[in-house]
Amino acid sequence: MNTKLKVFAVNKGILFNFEKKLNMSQELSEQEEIRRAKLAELKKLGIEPYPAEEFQINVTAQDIKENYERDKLNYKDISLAGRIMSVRDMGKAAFAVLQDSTDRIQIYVRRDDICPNEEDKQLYDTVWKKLIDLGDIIGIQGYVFTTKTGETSIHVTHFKLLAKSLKPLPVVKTDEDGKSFDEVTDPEFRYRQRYVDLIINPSVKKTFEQRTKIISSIRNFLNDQGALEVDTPVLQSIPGGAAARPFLTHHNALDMPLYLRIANELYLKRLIVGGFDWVYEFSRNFRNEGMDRTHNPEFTVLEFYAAYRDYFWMMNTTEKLLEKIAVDLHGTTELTVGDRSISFAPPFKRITIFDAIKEHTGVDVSKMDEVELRAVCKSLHIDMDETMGKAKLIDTLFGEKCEANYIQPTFITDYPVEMSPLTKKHRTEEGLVERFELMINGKEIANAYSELNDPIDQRERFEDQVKLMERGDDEAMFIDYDFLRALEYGMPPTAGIGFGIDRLCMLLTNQPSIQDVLLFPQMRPETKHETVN
RNA sequence: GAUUCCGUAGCUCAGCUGGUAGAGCAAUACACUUUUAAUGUAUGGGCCCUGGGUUCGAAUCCCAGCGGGAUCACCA
Repeated sequence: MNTKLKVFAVNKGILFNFEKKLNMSQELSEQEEIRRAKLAELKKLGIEPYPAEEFQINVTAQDIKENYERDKLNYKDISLAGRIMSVRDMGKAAFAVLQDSTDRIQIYVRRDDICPNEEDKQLYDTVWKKLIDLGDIIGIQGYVFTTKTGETSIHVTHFKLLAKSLKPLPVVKTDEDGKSFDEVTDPEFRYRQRYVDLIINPSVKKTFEQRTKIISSIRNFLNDQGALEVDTPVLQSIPGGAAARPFLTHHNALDMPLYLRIANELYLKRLIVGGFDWVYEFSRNFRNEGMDRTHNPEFTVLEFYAAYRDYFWMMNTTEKLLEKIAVDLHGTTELTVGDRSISFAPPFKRITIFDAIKEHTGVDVSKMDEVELRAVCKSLHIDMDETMGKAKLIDTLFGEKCEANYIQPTFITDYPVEMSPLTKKHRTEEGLVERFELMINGKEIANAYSELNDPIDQRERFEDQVKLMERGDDEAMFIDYDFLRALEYGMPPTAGIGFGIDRLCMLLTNQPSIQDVLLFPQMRPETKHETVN
């Protein structure tokens, strides 16, 4: 403990356990030491810094800001609570900014109002001026008024400490024009301490409110049309429904390996077999792969499956769903993403993957064999290796030369069969499947099929996957025999789709990184430096 | 996993070709009863990410590690 602090403590008559302090001084900053000293002082004055009893509020900051001007009589006896974000102290009166869950509002604290007794001004002079800090959570009572500079504010008549803050909050100042100063932009700080990010950066909070709004908009759409929300296993003994590296865990009582799901597709289809006509699930999926601005090890996919439908119906339904989300969220189908405008008004463009390739490379690859395809890819400077088959070459060609061009919502349809082991063969085109991907802003947002319901065909497709696995493809699918058994009982013709919810949120909230639409994105653990005593 | 940039006070950042650390905000003290990036005066606050190396001397140069960002690869 440093001498200056000791002087401060003595001067203020603040007593504390000296030895305890000494131990903690190894890790605590000066400001943290001072706040702990203030905490002790509050207790000494008989003020509980973390009271248990309820604090009743009857208004929010947003309510006051929106309605006070036209309904002044209603704001004469108000009570609200929040966090102190800034203080402008002026001797015997002070202005402060209080932030509740809805907004920020200025409060006005005058000594002679909160301390009506002429003999005792301690509540203001000591508690408010000395012991309350930025970041503290307080409850106030008072009345709303307008300052002479025209700002709607609360004239405080009573205040109560509800929670003392022991860590200094980064201070972000904002001027009249809304320009902010010393804004905390360090991504590591923001993601590791999201709670602080949410307190000091109001736009971050708004993004996550929008995320929830997107999800409830989808849920309302599906529920209104009679779809049934279901829960299926996250722990699976066979990680099916997609091609990806899974996380492996172990169940002790059963003494068996279990995987965190990479997809829920095969379970939802089992439910279609079981007689539900339309089921959906917001599925948290886990994939043990690389991380970047569009990938997090756990992510959310909305999948839904509708019986007696096909992929054309699914395209129409997808158009209606996206239109509704855009309108629910922004009140319009015309959105600005980055510096581009994107229209979510149906109908969306539909184009086959072969036509897309023709459109952007001038080459018709639809009738080509693998040798011809390789020649085309080589001439277009596409990176290849020997293991890539025809389907993989087409997929790469599309990814390299076409994908980024589809800014407006576009359905890319009719993919090669080899890359789609769960998809029904095309009704007319040999070698293709009834599948589409929805591209928006140059990125894949959804992937859908007419689902394969022929159990014999499905078994053969799985067996092809096993051959790929034996050749060393570590992303080939496992065979799920129980799923095959379910198909053998008969699954109605079904259309299914998966939406990348995180990416959809990035798009609709205009965020460049998946970490900005996940409250707690995956991070490496923090290492704490060992202190040598 | 590869390449590259970054890591200094609670926060945002300076710190040049090596000479033992600075600013603004925040904090502390005093003044101020309608301020608003409040103001004025004074004061304190640093394992300069960690560990090695070079050097008389390292925040600075070199190596390794840890953490983060960006790009690439894998993938949604």
